[in-house]
Amino acid sequence: MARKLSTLDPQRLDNQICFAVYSAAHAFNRVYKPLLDRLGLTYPQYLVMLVLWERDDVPVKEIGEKLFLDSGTLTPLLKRLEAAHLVKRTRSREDERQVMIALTAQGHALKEKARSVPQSILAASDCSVSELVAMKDEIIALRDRLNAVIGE
Amino acid sequence: MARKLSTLDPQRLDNQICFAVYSAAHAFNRVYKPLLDRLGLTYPQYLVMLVLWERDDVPVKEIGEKLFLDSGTLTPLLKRLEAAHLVKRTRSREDERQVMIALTAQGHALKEKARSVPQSILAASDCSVSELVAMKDEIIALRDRLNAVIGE
DNA sequence: GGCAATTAGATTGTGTGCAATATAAATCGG
DNA sequence: CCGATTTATATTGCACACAATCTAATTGCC
Repeated sequence: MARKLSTLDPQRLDNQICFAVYSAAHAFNRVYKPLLDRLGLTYPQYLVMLVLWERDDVPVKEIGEKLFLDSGTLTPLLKRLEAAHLVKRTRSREDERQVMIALTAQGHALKEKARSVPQSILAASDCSVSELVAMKDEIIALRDRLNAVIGE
Repeated sequence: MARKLSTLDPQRLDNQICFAVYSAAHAFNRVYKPLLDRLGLTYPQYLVMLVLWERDDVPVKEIGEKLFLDSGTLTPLLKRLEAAHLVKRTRSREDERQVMIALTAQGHALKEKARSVPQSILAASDCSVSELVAMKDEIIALRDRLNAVIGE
């Protein structure tokens, strides 16, 4: 009876999906860390590289839209990637407000070294691909509903 | 056909469950922010308060275990909660290594003001409670499998 | 009992995230 | 075509996260 009450209490930590998501994100980060250390990347830097490996030479804005990050986060991060010789930042000629981000040869080459990362994560997840895909789609749908609320 | 290939490419951003979780965590944070601003709390501080509202007067270690956070994160956070007069930090008499965290009267009182937060989040999720509970359980199971790998 | 190993927190340094603000370039309305 | 607004990025300040290191207290082992 006491147990039944507590499993329904919305103010209990264990009943909050947000904490589940929050703590899962940190768990992923900890699994990624040793893999990304070998590449010399942090996880957010890895995300930026994923964007660029899909489509090179994009404005900061586009990276921000794909990753849901703003310039306050991206500007210093991109400067660090530039200092690591993985990307080049250039003011766009057509629109001087934009800064275009392009991979260097090293940045391109890193894609190969990163190829094994996803399967290591899959192994750590200890879960079938189809289950993961289903979860991913649910989580993305939830995220998009949340983001819709933020825009009012 | 090209579409089929890209939906299978494990190096694509959209195919990564980790990014789904990462971006959902940020989306949650943005929904929580205005609600928690009224309480004068950040989201991690709110998590600590949730722990204390369940069980008061616990060592830092126990908070860390429940939230998967270490002293490097908790020490300054708890000092800020103390500065806000929500908790009191006291060295344990029995074990001088431990610092016990106890709610102040203000800290206790805040629980009432926070009562409406979970339902606001539920509304923003735009999703049935049973669906959310199912997702939460799946995500927690995944998190626990990931954390198991980290311990080797 | 005494010394090594362990444990709990604190500290330092680096890298996000994000709000708020600043700046410069582009666009829009009259 | 000119001033007002909008847009893209940069900057500043604050609060996490976490690795690495440090200190002090406790436990284990002989």
